[in-house]
Amino acid sequence: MPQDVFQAIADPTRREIIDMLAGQSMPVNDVAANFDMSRPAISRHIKILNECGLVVIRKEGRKRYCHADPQKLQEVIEWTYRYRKFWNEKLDALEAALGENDQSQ
Amino acid sequence: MPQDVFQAIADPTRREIIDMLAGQSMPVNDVAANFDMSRPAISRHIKILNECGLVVIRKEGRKRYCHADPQKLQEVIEWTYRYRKFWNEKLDALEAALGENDQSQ
DNA sequence: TCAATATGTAACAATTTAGTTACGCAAATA
DNA sequence: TATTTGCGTAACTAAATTGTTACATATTGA
Repeated sequence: MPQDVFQAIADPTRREIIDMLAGQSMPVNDVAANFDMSRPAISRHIKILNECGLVVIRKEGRKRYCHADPQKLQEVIEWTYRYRKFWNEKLDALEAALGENDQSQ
Repeated sequence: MPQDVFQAIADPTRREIIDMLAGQSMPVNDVAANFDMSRPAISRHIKILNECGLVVIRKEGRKRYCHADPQKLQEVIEWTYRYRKFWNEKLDALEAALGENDQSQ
């Protein structure tokens, strides 16, 4: 069952886990230690994130180092990207800049 | 209960509704006609989208015209934006362009 | 080898989700 | 006015979600 990415990020705890694992690898227990929730609950959240590719796991001895792989957020980004004209000014500026500077395409 | 946006877009039917209402206003019944699902089910999806601000409703006689307000996708966009370095090349180009052209800040 | 550690998973319960049909009501229309 | 239309909502059900505790297992270390 390849989990749906939109479904995976619907849970706030899972978003926190992604944030936590974006810049660093951590064993499952260390992740769980950061939450006011049982370890098995976190273990299952990580499993869901892993099943949809948002978290990859490297096994090392008895530890399983997890880290986020935001590549799979692409689907979400692409969907929201259709509504980019509603983004904030910074992103509008980005687009304007590209328009004036588009020599790479 | 102000619905959570991430939760709201987790459902594929609701994402379809947003897509459908992004460029046009439609009465609830017309939206429902596009789905293989009962009208009350669609009505509730629209209610959820309305409660989190993703769909606004203009009442006109006995019809309720719905249209998408992607402004509220901002929260999703902002969260995924942290992982922009994993975006596709087009967006990478956007950033590069801003970097070379940043006189407005 | 034996105990501690790291982790997954089963079993269970509570809650939420998502759909259905039935019904109610206001607005439009014949 | 009587009927049709557009739509919300209640009542119900089935399934999924999310948490818990208890237990199993593999790895590490004393």
